[in-house]
Amino acid sequence: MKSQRSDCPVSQSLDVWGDKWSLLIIRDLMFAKQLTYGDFLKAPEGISTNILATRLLQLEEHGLIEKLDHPDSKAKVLYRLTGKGIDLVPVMIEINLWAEKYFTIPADRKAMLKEVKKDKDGFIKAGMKELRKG
Amino acid sequence: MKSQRSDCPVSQSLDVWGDKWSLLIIRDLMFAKQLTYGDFLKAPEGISTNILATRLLQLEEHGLIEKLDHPDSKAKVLYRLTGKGIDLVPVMIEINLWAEKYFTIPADRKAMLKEVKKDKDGFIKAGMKELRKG
DNA sequence: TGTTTGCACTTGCAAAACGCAAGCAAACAT
DNA sequence: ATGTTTGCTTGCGTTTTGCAAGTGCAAACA
Repeated sequence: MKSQRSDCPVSQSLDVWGDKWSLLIIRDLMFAKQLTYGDFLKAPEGISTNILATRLLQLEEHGLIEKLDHPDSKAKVLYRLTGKGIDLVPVMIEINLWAEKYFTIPADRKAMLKEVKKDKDGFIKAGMKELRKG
Repeated sequence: MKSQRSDCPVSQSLDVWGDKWSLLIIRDLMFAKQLTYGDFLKAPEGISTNILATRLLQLEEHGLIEKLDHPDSKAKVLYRLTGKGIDLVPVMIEINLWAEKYFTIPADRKAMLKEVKKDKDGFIKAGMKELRKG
């Protein structure tokens, strides 16, 4: 997915994160703020190591995530969302709301979405602010 | 993308429409309400015929779109969004808003997003209502 | 200080998905 | 009756995916 298929905003977006794994990586970073390579591998979907490496690189190249030195060790690498990545929070929330309506989802997610529905704009704004703090 | 990877709402959503083409098909139906097989092929991204057939079938199986008899001819088939598909409008809008911030997008889309930003909830509600009318 | 462990990737290879081109059957138009 | 349109299907080469094993460097351990 390297070249642009059209100038449609949806198409261009999909060219960046429209695959099976990228949004899951972004999801993990939205919940955790900072993760190591190994942390991503622990996600329940079970991404394989080569795919993860490729996706992390592409997301970094597209400016959605960035690498960070780990404070404890040079052997570890931290990944976090950039502003461009954080700006996907509204998309992520809407996906969750859609999924809640049509799938069976975990209780903790349901609880989160209950909060979202009380004040969607407020929830999103607060979440994004928190992510920007680091 | 046949089996469920996890019970995460994002993951489950991606299992349904998380490929390179599905959201573009849904986009086309949101703009046009009803389209024939041949109409989809005219989209600027240039989906190939076998992929289109596969995606249409999967989207129908997942209940996002449905087939409809064409009033003019038995040789033609009409596709349109179901309620489940129409409910993706908020996701689609947020994707457009994100893309507008980071990509160069066509003027007509920009004009549409200007309307969106005046009253997002109102725009979405009206758009979904219009789609439900048929 | 030598060795083992942990972490972040690479590499090899088989399987699946993709994508172009051609083909095909059922309407439909003339 | 014949040619065209429409909605797919089929073949086949290329690309992407996914599992498993391997590599290199840093830290921890003995």
